[in-house]
Amino acid sequence: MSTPDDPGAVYRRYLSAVMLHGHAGAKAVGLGATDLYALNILGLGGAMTPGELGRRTGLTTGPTTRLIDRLEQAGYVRRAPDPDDRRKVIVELVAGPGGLDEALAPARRKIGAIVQGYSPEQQAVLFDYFARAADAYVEATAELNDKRAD
Amino acid sequence: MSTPDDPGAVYRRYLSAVMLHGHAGAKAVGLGATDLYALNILGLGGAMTPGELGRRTGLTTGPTTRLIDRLEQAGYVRRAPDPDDRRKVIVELVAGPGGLDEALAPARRKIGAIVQGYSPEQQAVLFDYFARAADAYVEATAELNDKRAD
DNA sequence: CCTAATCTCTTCCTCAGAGAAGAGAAATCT
DNA sequence: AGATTTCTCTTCTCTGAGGAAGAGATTAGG
Repeated sequence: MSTPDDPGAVYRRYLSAVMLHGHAGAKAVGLGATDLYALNILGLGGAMTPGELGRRTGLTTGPTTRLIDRLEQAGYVRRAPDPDDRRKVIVELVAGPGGLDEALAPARRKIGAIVQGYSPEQQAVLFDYFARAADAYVEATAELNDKRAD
Repeated sequence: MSTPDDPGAVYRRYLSAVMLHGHAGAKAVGLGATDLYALNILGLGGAMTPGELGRRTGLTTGPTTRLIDRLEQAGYVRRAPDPDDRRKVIVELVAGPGGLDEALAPARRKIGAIVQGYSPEQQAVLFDYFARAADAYVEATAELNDKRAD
């Protein structure tokens, strides 16, 4: 096992495959791109108000309401009242048997099997990388959004 | 360094961050979801005819033509004649200074720095994983599309 | 208190993107 | 050579997502 001649190409291929799979999964269960985007935001940022979700998706309030309507009707999300401020609503992911999770399950199994093929030390490296890389992407995404906000 | 208590959570967070970043990058340069989808297909599958691209994106011929028009006008792609069959056109990625690559560059730099922080042996593990995982995702995506084709 | 600010949701309008059907060009088959 | 098939592209239509503006409800401030 050695580092490849063109590490960038390997990584780009990997990234394309990840995104392609996500899109294909969303498409397979009839989820739009923005819907998937919002689900990722909620998965990463936790429950939040529609206003916050709208800000992060870059949508105005009207489309945000309908986005939440769609997700709620499809069973991915639910609206809970904010106990402190009765104007507000809290949108939270619902764990249920969402179609998307099911669609992505085969890939998760494959990835799990690949990871299991490594030694414990090697697995530790992978998970360390996952954690660090996630932070880096979150940061880079925030910078992209900041630039857009100007 | 050790494997985390909930590896699945770490990995899900990582996946969400990756997809979120891709979406945000596309949005930042005014690229639609299908356009990004198509670029990933082309990046992964290499140059192909409009018909093949349409099949893989799940679009009919009309929208496919206009999809290619958009990508071509934006400078991500170009149409080349097929030397063997003059009815056909070959759509290929264009390396140029596309806006998307530029938008995603900061993240690539961050990831590069993270990878550089590992020992050569550890880096080899990571790239081995990237290569295997990419194959797994490609396979899983193909299965998703097959299921849709029924 | 009463006004102003905040938050969500509704309504109307616009437009990008997808489907359907068919035209035109070129290859393949008999 | 003529007919059929295979491609791509064009046109028309329509669904669906997003923006703008405002209503209704609730909280915060003078």
